[in-house]
Amino acid sequence: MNEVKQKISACIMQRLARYYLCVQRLDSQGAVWVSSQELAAELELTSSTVRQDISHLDFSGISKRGYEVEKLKTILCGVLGLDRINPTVIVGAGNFGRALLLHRNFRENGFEIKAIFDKDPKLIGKNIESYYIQDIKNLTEVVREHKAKIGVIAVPSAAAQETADNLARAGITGILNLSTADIQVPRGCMLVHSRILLDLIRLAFYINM
Amino acid sequence: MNEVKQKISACIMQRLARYYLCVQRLDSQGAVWVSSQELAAELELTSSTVRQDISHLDFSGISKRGYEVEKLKTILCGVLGLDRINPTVIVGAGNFGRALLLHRNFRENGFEIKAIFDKDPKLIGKNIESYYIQDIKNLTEVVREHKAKIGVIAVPSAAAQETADNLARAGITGILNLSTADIQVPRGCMLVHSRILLDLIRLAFYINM
DNA sequence: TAGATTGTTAATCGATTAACAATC
DNA sequence: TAGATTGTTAATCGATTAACAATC
Repeated sequence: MNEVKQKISACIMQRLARYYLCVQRLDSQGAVWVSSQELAAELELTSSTVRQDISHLDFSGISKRGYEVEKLKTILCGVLGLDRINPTVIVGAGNFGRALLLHRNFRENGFEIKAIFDKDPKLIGKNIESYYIQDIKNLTEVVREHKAKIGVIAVPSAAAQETADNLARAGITGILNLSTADIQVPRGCMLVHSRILLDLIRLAFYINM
Repeated sequence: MNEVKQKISACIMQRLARYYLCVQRLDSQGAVWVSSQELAAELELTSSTVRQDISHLDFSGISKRGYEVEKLKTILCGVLGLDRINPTVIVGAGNFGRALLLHRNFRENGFEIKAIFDKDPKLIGKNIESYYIQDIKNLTEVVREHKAKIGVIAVPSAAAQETADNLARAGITGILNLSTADIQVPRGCMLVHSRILLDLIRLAFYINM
């Protein structure tokens, strides 16, 4: 267990992820230095919060200049677990499954999709760009072969729990659930729910004020 | 401006949305009463938090029995702005756009999708179930006709800002951005970013501990 | 009635912000 | 040097929890 990471609360971690995406963009735009004030403005925070958050990292800025963009990117990458390939599989080759599979952004951040599965015989074997849809029966085998750690549930709600069970049994340790079902996972497996509906509800709350 | 709603912090509101999805399920399962303890267990909170949150609503429970599921559902529905149709349009008929269009869950919660747009001549006019893909040029007209309030950006990042501008100009007041671009919207327009990549990063952080 | 559960107050906890010496 | 920005401490703020009288 990483000592630095243990001191990072869920709430700080989420901001670190956002700093990461921000410095990634700044870096690609050629920025060399970024101050706590600039980061704060980008993410609608105070510069105090930014400095506090960054102080948790094994990294220092420089007075008068701020933080070195490239170094900060590298440090955040490491802390967030993005300094490696995180082999991922997708279960369900419907629209959501395909969307994730083809979205470059995930791959670019190390979420390398190793396979996509479905149980529909009409879909199995079909190609999606360089992938072909595999039979869900091969899940365990493929997950082990590729040492996949992350699994995305993109099946209809009714099949979500069964899919989660299969993923956990195959050795997946992190599940992203894009279905609307509430599912249970065994200890040692981390579950994150997609929040698209919650996001829409957030919009509904504020626009109907 | 609704007085009850103004006292509700963003953090409480997000939990109210989760209570809503939970009591919606309980109701469909035939549950009549639910206690703060039960809700707390479902959402991994304390019963104190649940009672505090619900005390912000114009609604009371009953000692020894808890909260009436159906009434709580109705109240939450009203507070969250889900007691009406929230007419929605989708821009971009790629996989994400289609996935949202066909996902029953959104429609069931009042996010009635009025139209889906694209700028690709090869897609315009094509059918997706009972919809046909419309020319983005008709956006303003269609948004006004249906009094659409919510717009979903499901176009490639490069076109996201332009799409946001068009949506805002057409009178959309809430935007859900599924692209990875950082976009700006005028005052009076609420912007919510999809967090799928952030969710994946959250998984990466914890599974690589 | 006895017991369970609410609503609410007060205490605690943690997150955010302000402030400022250190430093480049 | 003068001025800007960090890192860090202490203060503030808000969210969560504990506790308990009221009540069904």
